[in-house]
Parts: sequence; structure tokens; C-alpha cells
Amino acid sequence: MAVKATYHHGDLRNALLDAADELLQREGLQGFTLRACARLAQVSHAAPKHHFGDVNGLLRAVAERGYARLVEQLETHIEAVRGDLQEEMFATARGYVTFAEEYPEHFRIMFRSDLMSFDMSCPPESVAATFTALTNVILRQRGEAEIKLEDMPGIRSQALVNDILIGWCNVHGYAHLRLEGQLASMVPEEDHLAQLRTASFRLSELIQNASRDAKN
Amino acid sequence: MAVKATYHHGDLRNALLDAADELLQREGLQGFTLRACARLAQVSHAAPKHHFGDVNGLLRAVAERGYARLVEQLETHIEAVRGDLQEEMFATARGYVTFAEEYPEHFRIMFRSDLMSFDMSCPPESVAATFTALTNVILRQRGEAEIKLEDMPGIRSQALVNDILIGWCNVHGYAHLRLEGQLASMVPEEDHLAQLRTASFRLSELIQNASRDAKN
DNA sequence: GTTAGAATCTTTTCAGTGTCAAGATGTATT
DNA sequence: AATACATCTTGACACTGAAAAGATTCTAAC
Repeated sequence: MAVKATYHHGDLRNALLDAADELLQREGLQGFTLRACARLAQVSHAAPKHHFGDVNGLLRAVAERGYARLVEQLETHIEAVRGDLQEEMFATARGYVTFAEEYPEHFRIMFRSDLMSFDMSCPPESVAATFTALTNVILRQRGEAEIKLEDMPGIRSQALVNDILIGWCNVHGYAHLRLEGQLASMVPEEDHLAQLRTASFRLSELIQNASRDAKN
Repeated sequence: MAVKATYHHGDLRNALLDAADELLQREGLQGFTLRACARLAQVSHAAPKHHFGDVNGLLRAVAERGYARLVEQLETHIEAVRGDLQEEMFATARGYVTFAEEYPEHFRIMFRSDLMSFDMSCPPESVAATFTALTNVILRQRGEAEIKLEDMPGIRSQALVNDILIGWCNVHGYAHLRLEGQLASMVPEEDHLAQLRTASFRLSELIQNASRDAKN
């Protein structure tokens, strides 16, 4: 199918999302337009409306798929070093930062509540999965039991929140600042991963120490 | 002046920047257009071209003024608690985060290299001043001599870079994630500053300890 | 199997945008 | 005073997102 001889496309929604992905990678947000997506998918310029409403609707869907890819990348990286807490921390950071590097426009869109904001009290599954994955990284650092996707909003101790914050903010800040070129003068491209590794280890130590102290 | 009876405006450049600021605050980036700025400044739609070239040029100038405001806000907050290292760290974080809260669109633009990217090897003064201020916060935490704006690119030890990174990334990550609504479910609005304070103190301690250990 | 009704896509239209080129008007230099 | 330059306006163009109305196909009830 998808030979486009029929009036009905058959899978236009996904075709448009693929087109959006490609356009974002090739031309960035500037070259990304509803009409361009439609052209790439070989449909009329008004076709996207039925599936996504307006341009923000399309971006929301793009972001949703972005989170799915992010969480997949995170889990792959983490799985490879499972057991070593410091390496787990670094793997998480690396997955996060690498995603921002490979899909810069997606990353930007995923964190722009002016373009598309999810209802955070009931976020899409891929978003919840991402938060769950990040939370579980911290939980393991603290030697506590992991959580499942279902109990995402879940009750969290203040100490856990503190650790999640310090971990996530750090990684996100690094990814974002680097993506926007603000770290270039401070962190040479060739050894930026080594730098990130150092920072990750440091954070891992900080969190482990804190939760260990708290137990005594 | 600026009564606009003359053909030449007299200070159109600043008038357009003011209009841009106002539009960004009122309508956000969506409602911000070259033509809208021109309308607000009561000039023709093509008038901005001569001063800023294209829309990115205008945004670059807007961002430049944004950094000036940011560094001013940072220094005000820091000055108020000068001497107490932990409070200095918190003051910095608070200034940064508060700026993102008060000028959300400016903050977004200031960190979007796709819209406008400064030449970081020779950044505008306000940008360099911001980096200098942030660096000096860390230098004081480490008990080292501060730097002046002039020697911004300056040589930095690896340990210093590590500390700057962990400090800046954390604060920036917090500011950005909060601005984009990602922390809402984890950090209630009413006590988010207390949370930030905790994190700041923690970082301050981490940095102070590390540099103290390094000396022995 | 037919047929209403819903879903999907196209065509047309409209206001709005950024950018460019050419012209108008004021300023500054000599 | 004349000429060059800076500043602003006017008009045009291709492009955009959105809405409305029409065309085509699918679906489900009968």
C-alpha cells in the first residue's frame, strides 16, 4: 500500500509524522511547515488538518514520538552497564545528551511548552515512560525499589525529589546548553563525553553518599 | 522627541527593541512578528530592515538586551548576600530562575542558537558579562581570585571547568525545565524556591568540599 | 447488496508574514 | 549649495496557517 493511487492514503497520519521528522532533520524548525509536510507526503496542503488540527497538534505528535525514541535510547544505554551505579548515571546522561545531539530539533520541540504542552497530570505514555526511566535511575542510586509506569505520579519522598532534581536538571542543563552552543568555549568537542562522565560520576557519588548517610 | 512628526524617527532602533520586548511579554513568540513590531513603533513594515536586516537580526538584539538584564539581576541578587557562600549560590540560582520566570520568551530566545547564534569566540558584552558573573560565583566558592570581563575566554583549570559545569548546568536545567512546565508535578509552585535553595546549598557544599580536598 | 452517514482528502479562498526593490525624504559632508 | 548617504515608505511577491465547501471513499445499518 501507500502507493498513492487511491484517494484515501491509508496511513497518512504516520506518513505525515515521518515527513515531519525528515523535514526537521533536514531543514530545522524554520523549514518545517504544515504545507511542506503535506508536500513530502504527497497530499494536499489541507490534508494534515483532519489528523492533527493545527500545526501545534502535529508538533505535539512529533514530540510524543520524540519521547518514545528518547526513552528507548536511555534504556539501551543503561541496560549495557546495568549494575554499576556510576556507569549507569553516565549512561543515562550520555543517552540524554546524545539524543539532543542527534535530534536537535526534536529535543527543542519536546521542551517547548509554548508550541505544544502536554497535560502533565495525564501525559502521553512515552512522556511518562521517560520520567519513569529517569526516576528509576535515581532510585537505584539510592538503593530503593523501582517504580512501574503505572504508578508514575506516585508518592515521592522529599529526599528522592531532591535527588531527581539534581540529577535531571544537571543532565538536561548540560544537554541544552551544549545543544545551543553555550559550552563550546569551555568544553572542547573531542573530550566532552569525558567531561560528562566526570560530572556523572560526581553526581552518582553525591546521591549515593547522601542516601547512605540518611540511613545511619 | 519620538513625537513622530518627522520622517526620520530619531531612535527607531531602540523603539523597535522596546516594541519587541513588549510584544514578547504580551503575546509570546507567536505574536511576535517584524510587522507587529513596526506597527507598535508606528513605522512602516519595512522600516526594521535597515536596522536589523532580518527577523533573526532583531531577535539577536533582543537576546543581547536580555543578557544585560539577566546579568544585572544576577548581580543584584548576589550582592545582597555577598560573603555567605551558600547563600551566594542560592542567590545566583534564584536570579537565574526568576529571570526565566519573568521573561520567559526572552529566556527561550536567548538560548536558541537556531534563531540567533552569537559568535561565541567574540560574544556581545552582555553575554560575556553573564558568563563572567557565573564564573566568579564558582571561583568564590572555590576560594580563588575572581576574573574580570576582559579576560573572559581565559585559561581555566579542569577542576574549575568541572565546577562551573555542575553549577551552571544545574541552575539552567532547573530554570528551563520549570519554565517548560516539566517540574510541575514534582515541585509544587509554593515551595519551589525552598527546593531550589536546598539544591543550591547542596551544590555549594559539594564544590567547596572538592576544592578544599584538592588543596590537601 | 444497497444506501445513508461518517471519515478522509482536495480545492478554493483569505488574511497575514518576511523579504526585496524602488522610490521618497531627511542629514551630513564637502 | 550640491552631492552622497542614511533612513523610512510604498508596492510587490511568494509563502504560510486556517477555514469553508466540495469530492471521494469507507463503514455500518438495514
